[in-house]
Amino acid sequence: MPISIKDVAAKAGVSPSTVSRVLANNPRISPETSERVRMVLKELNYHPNEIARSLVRQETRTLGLILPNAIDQFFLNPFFPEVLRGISQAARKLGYDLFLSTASQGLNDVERLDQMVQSKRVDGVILLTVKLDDPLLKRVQDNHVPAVLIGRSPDQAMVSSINNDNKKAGYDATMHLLKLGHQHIGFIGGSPELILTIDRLSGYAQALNDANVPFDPQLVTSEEFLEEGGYTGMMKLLALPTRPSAIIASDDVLAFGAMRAAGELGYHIPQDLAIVGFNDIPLAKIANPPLTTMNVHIFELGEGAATMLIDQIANGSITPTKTQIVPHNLIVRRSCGAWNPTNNLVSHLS
Amino acid sequence: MPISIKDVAAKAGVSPSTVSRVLANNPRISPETSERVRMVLKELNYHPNEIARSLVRQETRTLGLILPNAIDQFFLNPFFPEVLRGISQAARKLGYDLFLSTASQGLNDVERLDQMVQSKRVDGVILLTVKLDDPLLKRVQDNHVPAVLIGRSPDQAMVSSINNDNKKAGYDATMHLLKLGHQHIGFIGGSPELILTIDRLSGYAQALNDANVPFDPQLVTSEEFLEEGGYTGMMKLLALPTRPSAIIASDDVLAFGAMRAAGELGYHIPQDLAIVGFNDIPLAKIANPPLTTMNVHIFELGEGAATMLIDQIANGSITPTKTQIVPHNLIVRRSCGAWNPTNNLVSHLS
DNA sequence: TTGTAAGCGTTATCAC
DNA sequence: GTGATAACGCTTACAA
Repeated sequence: MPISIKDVAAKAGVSPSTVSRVLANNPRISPETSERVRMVLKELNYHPNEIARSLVRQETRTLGLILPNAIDQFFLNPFFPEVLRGISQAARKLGYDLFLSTASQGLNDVERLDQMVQSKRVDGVILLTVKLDDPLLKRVQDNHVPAVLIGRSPDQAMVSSINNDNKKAGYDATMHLLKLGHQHIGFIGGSPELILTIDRLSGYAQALNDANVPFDPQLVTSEEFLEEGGYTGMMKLLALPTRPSAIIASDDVLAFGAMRAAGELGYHIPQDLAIVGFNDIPLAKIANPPLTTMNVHIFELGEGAATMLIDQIANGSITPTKTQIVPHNLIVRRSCGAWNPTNNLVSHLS
Repeated sequence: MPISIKDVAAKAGVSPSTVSRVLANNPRISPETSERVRMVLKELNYHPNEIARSLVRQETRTLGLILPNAIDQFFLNPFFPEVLRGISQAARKLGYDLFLSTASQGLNDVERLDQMVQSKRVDGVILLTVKLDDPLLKRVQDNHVPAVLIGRSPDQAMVSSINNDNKKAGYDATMHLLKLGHQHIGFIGGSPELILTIDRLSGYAQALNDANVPFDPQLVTSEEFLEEGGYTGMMKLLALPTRPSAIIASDDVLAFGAMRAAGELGYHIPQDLAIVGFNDIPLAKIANPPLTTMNVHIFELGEGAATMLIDQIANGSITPTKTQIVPHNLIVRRSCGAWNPTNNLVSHLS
């Protein structure tokens, strides 16, 4: 049986409340008692029961992560550890722990949110994906749950969010290929329900439009958010009567699947086919050829999300929703055919 | 203010205890009341306060992860998401959630353990690394904390653990290179304090011994557990008067750093230098050349750890400590020079 | 400056 | 079958 505050109190010859006050650094406590209590604290190696503390304080100093229900897919994408690294760094700095709800996977998103929040095990939640018209957002708004979305909310007033300007990012990536002279550019995206996909695709379409290149729906494919999805998408695109000469993959993992498909069919990258991905995962740099990709600063997304959330928790959710945009920048490597040796970007293994 | 069990009770015209019993599917409750209460439960969208529940039940149905204090390094290694995927799958199946303590990073390992356990926020912990003579293990034993170590405990009686036979794995990897005719085999390891490093290195030494190849301390280097560490280690080894013709890297990430170093200096793999890694991270398959590596089944390590831990929690920690070994197997790809096309292992991008 | 007591939302032990 | 009541370990008015 672990030692409680009463044990400490007894041993120090004071009341539990006094111990509690010492723990809280309450100023109106005599230096002597404080000292004496602290001795006992150390001696007994006392650590407060945070559960009891949470119950009375009505706060847990814990952030909940609402992972997509395709949790396995999510873990497999290098996006995950990187965003978690950002979240955890900010959480650590601000004195918060992290809670991952895995138990309630049978439930739908809204039920999982309700459970996590009403079970009072977390003070707020970070949402990691949204679909179009996601009921999650409305629920968050209705229940005044402190929450930050990593991604874009269709209605910004509903929930605070941190995101890239994905439309612009899609635009920039596409424009890069257009400027290299490509006229047939394929787009391999994740689920068409994901706002991420929608935004990047719309940037792609906008760029084509601005360059007076016709938008061809056949050149757009939506696949599972896995390496295998990229592979399948690429196979479809290469089977078209008029093959694309360049590909935008809305995620590096998709890009690698696409590269694998191209490689198997004997295409050379970038000579036969230019490829641009998104995320700048570690693999992008050391792949062969190194992948040109849009760096979306995943770490900062996580860090910012946690910071915003904790801020929201501290200030009560009365504060208006905020929207923060993390900048993106294209990392030009070899896969798009525009690589310039003076960049001194990784050149080994080639 | 969220609805409590009292609100439900009031609305259903029963006492809180009755509601509690309905929630617990207590048999001695009349079908009518049960039905009526359930209606209200749905209507009010009630979810029990798990904090209050935990306080009285003295259990949280949550597993704690004790991450290495080099938390950033750990997140950056693909080992992490994979082991977490395994842990989370088992946890989900058995109805447990996950808790990551990030807040207490200022503390040392033992203090972090004490805090996590005594704060009662978790029912048990998964330990993710151990050093030689790690005080963590003794603490776990002394305090009878339900715990499972992913790795090897110097004293198996101290704590349950799940691990690979890393000595054998090191032996097998080295023997593979010896059989290919290599006589100068370098070893790039992580911290020499880590039991993981020690075991794999000892297998390496044993294999050399069995093959009557002298052990040369100069061929062994210990580096930071990062890509950069592999790079540095390789640079050191290649600078030796008698260069190794083959390298064992005790982690794929180190192997990739090593490959980068070799590439920058103009060495070709596997012609000039054979390389074998450990872990079979996703990158290993699609790197150029694809990396020969020891698959240690990380997912199973995580899954097994969570399963063992939950079992231990359920049966009280009176049960004797258990040791489980997850098998390993060498995945032969191109980087070691023994690749055989009939393996039909990934051949693209090459 | 310190102690007493109420209460956080549940579950569990009694009665009835 | 169901309802009071007492914990669980802590914090925090309110007293003293």
